[in-house]
Amino acid sequence: MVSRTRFDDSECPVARSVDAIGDWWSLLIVRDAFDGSRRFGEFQRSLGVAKNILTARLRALVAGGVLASVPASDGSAYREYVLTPKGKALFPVIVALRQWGEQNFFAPGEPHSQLVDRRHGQRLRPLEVLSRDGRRLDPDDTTVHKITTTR
Amino acid sequence: MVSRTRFDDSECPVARSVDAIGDWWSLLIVRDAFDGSRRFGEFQRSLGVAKNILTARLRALVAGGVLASVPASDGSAYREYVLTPKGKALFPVIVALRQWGEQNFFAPGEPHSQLVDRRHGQRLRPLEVLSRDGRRLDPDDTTVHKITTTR
DNA sequence: CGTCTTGGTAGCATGTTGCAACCGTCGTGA
DNA sequence: TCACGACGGTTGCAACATGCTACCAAGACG
Repeated sequence: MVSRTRFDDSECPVARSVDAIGDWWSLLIVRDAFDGSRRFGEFQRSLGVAKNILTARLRALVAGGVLASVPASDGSAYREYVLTPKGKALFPVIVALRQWGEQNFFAPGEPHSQLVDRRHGQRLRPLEVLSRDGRRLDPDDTTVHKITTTR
Repeated sequence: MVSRTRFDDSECPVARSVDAIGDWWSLLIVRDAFDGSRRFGEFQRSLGVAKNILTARLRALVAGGVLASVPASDGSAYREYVLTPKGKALFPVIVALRQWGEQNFFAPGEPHSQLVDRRHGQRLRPLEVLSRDGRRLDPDDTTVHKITTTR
């Protein structure tokens, strides 16, 4: 079950995101979904996670609106788990984590899976945090306004 | 302790990142560090986390090279936890999670903390995943090459 | 039908988290 | 210099989550 009040500073969007995803397994499930996995068995084989845990995570992700459970596309009576628009919106999160991992946890030349542009087979640009007027921002260039009512 | 082999598909950078951060508390610690928190007590008050958990997480983050434990800047004998370059490189991850949370978990007009450009006080641009030649990419525009040795 | 695959559930051992109490050191004012 | 509170933890324990294994029902498939 997703504990909806695990973090009480929930006016922070980061905390809500974190709470919504639930745990790290869930994020890897989402990664596999971006990768094309749809069936229970695919996720299970890919992740090596226990089936009861996978059941719980999939259910939580569906309940949270990240995945949807739909009839299988191959005509069988089984179900498939596909990303909702909300789930697809996690794409930058996954890409950011992937790029951070590539830069920090692999020796030069060490093999690793790679996310590429389908059209040209080239790697992606590193994500950039930009200001409204297009300047590249470092962490020090930003600050947090604690509460606001304007969107 | 950080279990270095929690996910066995560790040729995937996402899995390594996830494993390195350890758990969600750690990510919120990093968020607070970006926000200016440095001292044990600051993190503890901000997060409301139990002190033994915070101790373990801080230690893991230091061991993982995300934070560094340095002498306090105010001249006291206490220590402070500051982001290393590797930790600062998590900035896009935090920003991505923040933007996802803002878009999906707040009603229009509902107050929430906001990350702004320090220079003009304006909100940031949404992160964009770009191809090498600058096209905006959706998840469907990308694919994963399972293994590669070229960097 | 008979058998294999799929997608689970149930029970139990173990690991992790959270809470509360305790403790040594540091800082500070009198 | 000494008392007292704040800081930064550690320890023990109860509760909960995780992971493993066994089991199982329905669907696919010959």
